[in-house]
Amino acid sequence: MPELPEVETVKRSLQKKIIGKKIIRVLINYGGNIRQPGMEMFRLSLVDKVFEDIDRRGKFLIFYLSEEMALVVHLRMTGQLVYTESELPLEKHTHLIFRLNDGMDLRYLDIRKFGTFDLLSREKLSNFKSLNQLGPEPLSEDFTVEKMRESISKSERVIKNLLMDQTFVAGIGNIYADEILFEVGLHPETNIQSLSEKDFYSLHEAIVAILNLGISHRGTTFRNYVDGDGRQGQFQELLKVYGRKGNLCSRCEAEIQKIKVGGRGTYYCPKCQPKA
DNA sequence: ACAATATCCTGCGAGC
DNA sequence: TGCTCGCAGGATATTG
Repeated sequence: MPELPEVETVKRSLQKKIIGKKIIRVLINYGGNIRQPGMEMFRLSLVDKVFEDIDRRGKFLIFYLSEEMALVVHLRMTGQLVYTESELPLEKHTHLIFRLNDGMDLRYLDIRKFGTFDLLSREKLSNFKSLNQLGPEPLSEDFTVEKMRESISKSERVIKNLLMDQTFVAGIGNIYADEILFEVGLHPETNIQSLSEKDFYSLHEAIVAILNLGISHRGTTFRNYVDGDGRQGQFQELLKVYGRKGNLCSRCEAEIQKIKVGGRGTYYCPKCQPKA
């Protein structure tokens, strides 16, 4: 489940491979992931376009193409974008193939078909809703403690739901939310209004630190995630709570618990993250 | 206006 | 052994 560190890793791995490469053909095995334009227009519009740059906003990838086009991709749960030799046989769940002019493909695989592709002109990016409604980039200077505190000053929600809310801050998903809360020592159901000034600072610090740590380990491969080279991440080896129900906490040796928060499986240490 | 819930999808593991 | 069932969770539409 690609979150900010995984999407950033995909971006970096693909940047080294596809910048300057031209799409010579687009093959569509399954078009359900294409949101706009229509399938045929999508295919025709992409032929002969050159990848000029790749950007990331939250969990979205933005491919800047020649002729002022932009391709916005979200991998959702199980999406993969992999740079592969054109000769190699297609793996199961390969839905889209962007054949490049260097004998390679950029292939899109997605077991659960939740991923999305939006092809639009660059000028329309600024009022593209999916990107527009995103909160600040957590690793940019826009994301300050003061702004963070201001944006949630009136919130009645619990902290985990807020961390996962992309309009609060962009890029945190279920795995990193749990890891951030363990780092801060806050119970996932802590009410925002009960946070102290110190809590706000340590929360802000943990968001930045954990996401950076995830990137430096090239993301978390819990199930399906791989980067643009098909490589798995390493951060799963450093997970302190996520997916560790029944294991002993590395900090205090209490047993990691699993509950549901906002409909999502949520892991925490009852001793390090006591309920207020 | 805001917040919680249902929805899409396939693979996998638990339980019988 | 082979079946059913529940769960996994991104964003978004719908409901409360």
